[in-house]
Amino acid sequence: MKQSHFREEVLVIIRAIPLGTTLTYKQVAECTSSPRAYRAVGAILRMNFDPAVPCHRVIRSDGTLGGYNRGVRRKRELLKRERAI
DNA sequence: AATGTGACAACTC
DNA sequence: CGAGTTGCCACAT
Repeated sequence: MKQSHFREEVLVIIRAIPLGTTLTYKQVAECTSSPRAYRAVGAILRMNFDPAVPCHRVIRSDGTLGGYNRGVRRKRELLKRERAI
């Protein structure tokens, strides 16, 4: 199904994030056509439950994890493992 | 069309 | 370090 253009961009970008790499919401938005839509990125990820999209690799600019639709617990574990590699 | 919302970011105090 | 305010964008209703 064809989602909004922005949503598609975000999903594709996040799907392209290499393992062990963490991007910030702003960085992801910068990769899209709307460099200032970092808030929309979070809003989209919140509704997106696609396991093919490693949204756990997207964190805040502060370096904090931010949030995760499956529970911050899970996100922390995943990052702790991937980043350590 | 309009309003409310938020997994954000940067600034101020 | 923390709490409060403003700006910003897309999405849901």
